Amino acid sequence: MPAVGCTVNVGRPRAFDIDTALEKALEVFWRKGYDGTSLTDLTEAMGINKPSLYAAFGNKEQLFLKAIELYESRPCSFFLPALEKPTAYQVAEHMLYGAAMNMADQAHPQGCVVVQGALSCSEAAATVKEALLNRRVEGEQKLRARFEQAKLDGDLPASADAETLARYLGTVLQGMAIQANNGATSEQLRQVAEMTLLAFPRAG
Amino acid sequence: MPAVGCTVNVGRPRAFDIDTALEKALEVFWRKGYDGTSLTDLTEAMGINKPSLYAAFGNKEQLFLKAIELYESRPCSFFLPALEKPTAYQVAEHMLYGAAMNMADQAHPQGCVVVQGALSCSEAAATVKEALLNRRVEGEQKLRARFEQAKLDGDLPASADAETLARYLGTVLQGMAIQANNGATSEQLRQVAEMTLLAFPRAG
DNA sequence: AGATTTATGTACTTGACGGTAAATAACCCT
DNA sequence: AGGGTTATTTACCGTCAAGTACATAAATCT
Repeated sequence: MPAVGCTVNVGRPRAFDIDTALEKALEVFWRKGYDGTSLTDLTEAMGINKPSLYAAFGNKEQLFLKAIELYESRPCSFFLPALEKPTAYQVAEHMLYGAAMNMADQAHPQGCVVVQGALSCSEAAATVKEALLNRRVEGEQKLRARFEQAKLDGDLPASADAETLARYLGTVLQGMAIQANNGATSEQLRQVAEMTLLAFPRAG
Repeated sequence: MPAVGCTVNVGRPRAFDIDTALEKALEVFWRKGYDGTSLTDLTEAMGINKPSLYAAFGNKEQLFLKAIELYESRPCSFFLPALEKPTAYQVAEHMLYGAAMNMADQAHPQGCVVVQGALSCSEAAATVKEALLNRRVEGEQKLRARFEQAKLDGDLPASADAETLARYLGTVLQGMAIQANNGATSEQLRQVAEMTLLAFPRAG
């Protein structure tokens, strides 16, 4: 008898790589949105049949949520690393330039799945819509908290409004997702990032 | 025999107001997106049956395109009026404050249907997706042309990059649409507008 | 009044949707 | 070798999607 909670290698082994399949699912959701993606789209992209999908991921909704988790934990994700930069200005800088680079990257669908995965959608997508909305709002709250800290650190003037700064940055980042969908290049987004930083207060 | 091209009042009169019905359809598409909207959603909101919808508007796709036309020609639309302001700065100002007011207005769905109507979507929505994309890009081109004119008028410095200014403004406006979906208030968006204008060059 | 025209309501078609039952295949353990 | 367990395949379910046929109702034209 194996130890409790220990995963044993019993039964027929899975014939596909679960992370690769999730990556494929993410790409489809990213490109087509939750409502626009059918299970056939998914199974074709993932190279598996429906029962395998349901056994491995639950259902369409849970698969989407897992794909979003993967999205946010990917190595090319720029949000959390940027938050750790030493000053508020550098945080903004790295986040904007990271977004400019990432969102127009031709190696994957353009934009940001957290923005465009379920923006306007059917009632069937209400859960995932709210999950994405929460992630966007939480991202901005993290930015705000970082800027509050920057005020304590003295690298933002005491008069700065951390909440508005965070919302301004969030607005530009989310706008960049639309721009990338419009066909804007990384270079063009970099220029937008530069302009955005003009409004950003430096150490005071 | 009536004159060619003359619309005669023959046959059973339409029992619903076609403009009111289109307004209702717009609201549904705005809230749910093209993929997320079913014909049942539409007919219920419009208060008509499917054959009436098809007779009056063609099909779902054509109805959507007509709804978008209505959206852009509405009295509360802020884009074109802002373009006519006397200086580049005032153009930007009116557009940003107009967007802040309009996009979070609780009298209709939040955001902008041109941004969120068919951002990531199925292949069935490819036509409307492209129509919206074209409108977004054309809007930015109009802004750019306006800023080129402003350089000639001397109310933008000759060194200003009209294209980047237009893209920056477009990015913030589109980001505001997401923000409004996130639950941001008009007042919060107004603060974002204010910050955005800090990066905007004035007469030089 | 009767013919013509257009709109309406009901009922329908075809196909795709998300999701699943059941038989089979491939592995581990004893 | 054989039992236990899990994955895969095929075929299917009920529901709802977009779109339409058809009979009927309400107006105008002659």
